[in-house]
Amino acid sequence: MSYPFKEIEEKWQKKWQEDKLFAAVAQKDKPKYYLLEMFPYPSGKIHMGHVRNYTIGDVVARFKKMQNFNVLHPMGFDAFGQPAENAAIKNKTQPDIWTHKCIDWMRQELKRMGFSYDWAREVSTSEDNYYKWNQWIFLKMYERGLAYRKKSAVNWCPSCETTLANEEVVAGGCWRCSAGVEQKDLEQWFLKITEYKERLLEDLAQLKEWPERVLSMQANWLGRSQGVEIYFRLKDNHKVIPVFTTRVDTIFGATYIVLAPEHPLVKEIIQGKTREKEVLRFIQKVSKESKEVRTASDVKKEGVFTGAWAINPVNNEEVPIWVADYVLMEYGTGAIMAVPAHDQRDFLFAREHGLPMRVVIKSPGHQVTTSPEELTEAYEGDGIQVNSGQFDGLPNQEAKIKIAAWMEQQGIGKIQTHWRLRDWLISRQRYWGTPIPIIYCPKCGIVPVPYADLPVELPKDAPFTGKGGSPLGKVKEFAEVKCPKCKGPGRRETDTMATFFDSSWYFLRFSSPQANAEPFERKEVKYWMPVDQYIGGIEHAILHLLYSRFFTKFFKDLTMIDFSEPFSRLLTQGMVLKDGQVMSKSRGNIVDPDAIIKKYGADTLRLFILFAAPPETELEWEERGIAGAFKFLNRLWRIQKNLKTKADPSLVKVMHKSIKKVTEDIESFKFNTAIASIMEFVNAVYQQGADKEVFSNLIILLSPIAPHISEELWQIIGNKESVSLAHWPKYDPQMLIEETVTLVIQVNGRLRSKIDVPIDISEDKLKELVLLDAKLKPWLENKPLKNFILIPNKLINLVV
RNA sequence: GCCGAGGUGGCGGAAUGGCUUACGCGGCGGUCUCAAAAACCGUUGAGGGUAACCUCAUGAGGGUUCAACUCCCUCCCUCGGCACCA
Repeated sequence: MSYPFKEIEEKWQKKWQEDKLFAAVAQKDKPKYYLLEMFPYPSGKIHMGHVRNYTIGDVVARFKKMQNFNVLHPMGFDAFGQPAENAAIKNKTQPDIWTHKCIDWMRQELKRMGFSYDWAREVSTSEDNYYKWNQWIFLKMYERGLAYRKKSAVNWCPSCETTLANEEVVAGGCWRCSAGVEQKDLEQWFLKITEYKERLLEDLAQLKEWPERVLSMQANWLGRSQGVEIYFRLKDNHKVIPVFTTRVDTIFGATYIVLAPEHPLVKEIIQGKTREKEVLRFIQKVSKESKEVRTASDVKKEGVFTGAWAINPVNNEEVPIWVADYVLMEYGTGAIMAVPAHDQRDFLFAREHGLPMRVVIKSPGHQVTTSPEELTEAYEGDGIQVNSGQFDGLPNQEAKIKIAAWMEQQGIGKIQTHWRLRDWLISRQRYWGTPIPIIYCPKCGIVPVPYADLPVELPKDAPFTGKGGSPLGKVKEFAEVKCPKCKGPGRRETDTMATFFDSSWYFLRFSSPQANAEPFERKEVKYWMPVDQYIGGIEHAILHLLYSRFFTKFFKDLTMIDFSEPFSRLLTQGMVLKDGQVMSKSRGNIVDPDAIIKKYGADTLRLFILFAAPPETELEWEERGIAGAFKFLNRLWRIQKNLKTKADPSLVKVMHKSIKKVTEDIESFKFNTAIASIMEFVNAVYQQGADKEVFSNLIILLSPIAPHISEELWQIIGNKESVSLAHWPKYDPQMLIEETVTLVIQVNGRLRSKIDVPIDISEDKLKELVLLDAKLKPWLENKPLKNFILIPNKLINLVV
């Protein structure tokens, strides 16, 4: 007979809700703790990833509450987005209706897990009282020149029929559907996230409690590289070709320069020259190649000589100008100086086309030759400058700084920083998103919708065909509007915002979900923010987390908030795998949390998912493991019958040890070992029988992890209030002190014997005892004792 | 190539200078039962030995130390991010 989990769980979920046990109210007399998990997209069903994410969060929220923190633990739904639109097309319904249905269903499922959310603060981004503020924020950005419209080549997903941000392109494919991303020339709205690039990079240093890999991924994405822009003059006229390099120390070895085929100067320098046709043909050929083909690293570098020459400004040497496919217009200046002796790509290209090389850095240790003929590959390491004029003999790292300074002084170069980050494209040619609050007027141009007219409501009756442009364009009443300025006929922007816009500030909204003068109440935000602990998947390491950091800095610039980072501490939980693979519909290896709850209950599911692996690593789903967790809870259920009036002192000791371990482990997110310690505690209780005090503490320790069974047992032993209102126990350090201790005895570092002695026994006494130890005799015989090492209360090592 | 994380029993994982393998899963043996399940008890790194016990083992190799999974050096492998990035 297993314990009646179904009855227990339903009963307490209902009771917690009735009592509004987890409602958050600002309270001055308590320290606040804002715990947030990344809110879900309401796809209709929670999956194991959600269960893991939210269980981790719930343990911490409940734990902090019992430690007398004033806890904010909200939940909401990232409700705009393509799946709703696709489902609506498929089922011939409205995305609005479909989304609401999904939200209702998911809310039910989350409640069945027993999570301690303050449901009164629930937020849904597709409600007009939420997306109104997206529009408000957009207008604020527009006013400050941070939202702007521009025509450029943008990422296009042919399957989703919409544009994508750079951050949404993963390995050349759409982040959502993996279809190959194409380039399209379109006029679109961008957010100037690049204006914040320095701060986004610098402030990473503040994020001491973020995982190293997220910090490194963000830094990679921002992609700062420091170098020098060098000005090469053309030989024939005074025009200048700027090139960017991070290796200015190799400038004396630059023996040719290469322009990207798209470089605007190419056509000019070949005009009327003998090579014009050949170069044009080459450019034509490259333009037909896709970016993927062009950037594949194993493809041979191709290029042609333009017939033109430039002057290397450091030594006035004439160098030929080439055009090659391995130089990209979108990075740096679209032109490079080639140093074949010290850059492998340049080396291969130079060998292929018979271009000259010059060694300018010599590695003293490695005997690198200074004669280019003997080179078999480029030397890219550090060394001493040679063939570098007045810089000869300097270590190259030092020369780098000196040459850069000297070039600036001479006016032939400029120290510069290049970034990989590009502005954020937010226009989407889709229906189910926030309308961009802009009107185009033939007379006045781009006119922002006045604040008073917000929200620009999403019409409910847009036609869904699933193809051919944004559905909003087909809704006359929506698209055709008067210009707010001149009252003449105008046309509304019919694109919607990327949904990452919505999630870039929702954490602020939770502080005051009903705010109606601004996106959030400043007073509430001041109390609750920043988020003390944020928990979510690693897949958002760049996307959502970068955007949220950007928005936070923007609000700070608006003086609406006084902090610049939204999330003090971040935990990225690992994925849940089945048979070593991510659970997915297409693989058919999904384990439905609902089925597990039915079979074993929410407490068992919570317990297993925390116990099976540390939160940051991947978790392999094990049906047998979950049965083990269930077994444990049943065991716990049974020991309530074994209570006695006075617990054995040795058990009280176990209790204090457990309190210490569980407290420390939850604080450092080691839930698996916290549970292991509780299991040991339960095993001890099982054997010895607990009294009420010991049992009470055991229940409290388990309650954040398995709240329902804990609540039930808590009431059974005679408590009236919820266990979540109990105080987290403190351990007594006195109780951890043992009277005797088992010392390990080593001879030459190898375990040979053990000895039980009183704690803090004197060294002399110990020595005496040890030398009497019969087990040690064979190891010590006829060998003089060289050293006697005593680590108090731990170990003795005899060196002979 | 650069950056980051990691490599420990049959499996998930403990241990951050001091008894390697906590806790759990699985396996094996037993108790209860007509039987099974559940529950309970015992056992379980490898090799050797009747046994006491010995030897070996934390990706590989070296080093520091009385003592190394842990610190240092070299290398290998796995996973993730960035990348013809100048």
